[in-house]
Amino acid sequence: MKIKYELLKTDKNARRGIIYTNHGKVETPMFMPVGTLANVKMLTPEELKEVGSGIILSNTYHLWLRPGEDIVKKAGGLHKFMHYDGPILTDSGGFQVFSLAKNKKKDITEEGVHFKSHIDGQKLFLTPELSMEIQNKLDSDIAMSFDECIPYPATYEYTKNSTERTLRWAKRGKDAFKNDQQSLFGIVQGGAYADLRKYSALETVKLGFDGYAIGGTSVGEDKETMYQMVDDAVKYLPVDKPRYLMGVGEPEDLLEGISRGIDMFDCVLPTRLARHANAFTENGKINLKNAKYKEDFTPISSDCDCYTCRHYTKAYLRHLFVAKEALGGRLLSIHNIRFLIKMMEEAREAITNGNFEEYKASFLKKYKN
RNA sequence: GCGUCGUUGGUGAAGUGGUUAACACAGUGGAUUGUGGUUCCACCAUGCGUGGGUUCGAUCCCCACACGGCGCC
Repeated sequence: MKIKYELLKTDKNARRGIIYTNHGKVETPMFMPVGTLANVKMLTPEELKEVGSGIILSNTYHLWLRPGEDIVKKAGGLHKFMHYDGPILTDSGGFQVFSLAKNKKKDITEEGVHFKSHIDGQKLFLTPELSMEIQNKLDSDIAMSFDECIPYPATYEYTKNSTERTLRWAKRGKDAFKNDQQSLFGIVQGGAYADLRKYSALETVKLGFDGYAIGGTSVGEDKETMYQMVDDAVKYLPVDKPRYLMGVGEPEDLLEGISRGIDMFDCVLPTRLARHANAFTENGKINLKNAKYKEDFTPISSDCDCYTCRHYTKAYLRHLFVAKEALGGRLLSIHNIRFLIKMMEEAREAITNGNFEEYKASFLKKYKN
């Protein structure tokens, strides 16, 4: 079946809802950990479950290159292959064209994108139709339209042309998409131009998708610009479909997104920061490698209920990072993901109680002190 | 005792008669937003064994001493 979105409660623009999928229901607003290569780096599905994770994100481009979508299909689909029975969303590969080929040759044509494999340099050609076919074989719950993530800054003309092409790609992808067990989201582009964001949102909605994402943010612009991009797009999205802000973000960005009516987020930050010893805490980010934690035998956060905070001290984690032991990254990934997911739980609660803005203000006051 | 070579930061070490003494590791901070998994950036010797001398100027040249390696008695 296709996913279904049920709106439970609104508090100003903030929304609380439920998404029903073939692999269980998840509550929104929600945060999706990123598991690019059919794994959330360093964590097992059991650990993800314990941390309260709902949907996880995986990646078309990376799985296309290895192990190849046919192998995943033979394994019985992504869920079986990676032993994860919760919902999975696959990104289309559009972002990788932007991020992997940033300083390299890439050729974006009407038909699709020519670029080179980051693994062996072989020539690749990705089209909206191919992205749909791959995602189909991966058998994720939610597939994403193939889009171009526009760099920042970009000229009006470039942004307009790219945004229009992404719309044509969205139409082609949708036409090629013939799987009633999988849902498909459209992606709003439009760069930092309000009229193009509006245009992209309205036209994408006209095509008709199971959900709508806002893309092309957190690509180097400042935060105010990013929040403005969201404002310029989200008001044109239908209330009865989930809204997904792609690639975001930091705790404050998630709260700002929820304020503006976003339901779903994904970001590599909790796991990437964890691998570099950075921990989220209610008082801001800390770097566990700092010498001041050498003899700090308290947990990262006494308020945190995660496995790591229940059993380990900052001094021990610091030791693991200084000694370059992988367990440090694992334990901190658990904490960082839990931190964001717990924040989402609190946000949902606050929306239900009608005091989300107060929750956000008090969170930010502590976090950014 | 004599001869000889050497003595540069926490470590391994480059180097030059003249403004800030390479580089690497370690250390200390910072970065990281639809993940090219151990990355990137910054800081880190007021001093080149000690004491004299030559010189406008010495870590670099000269002398003595100390310490260490090697060789000889």
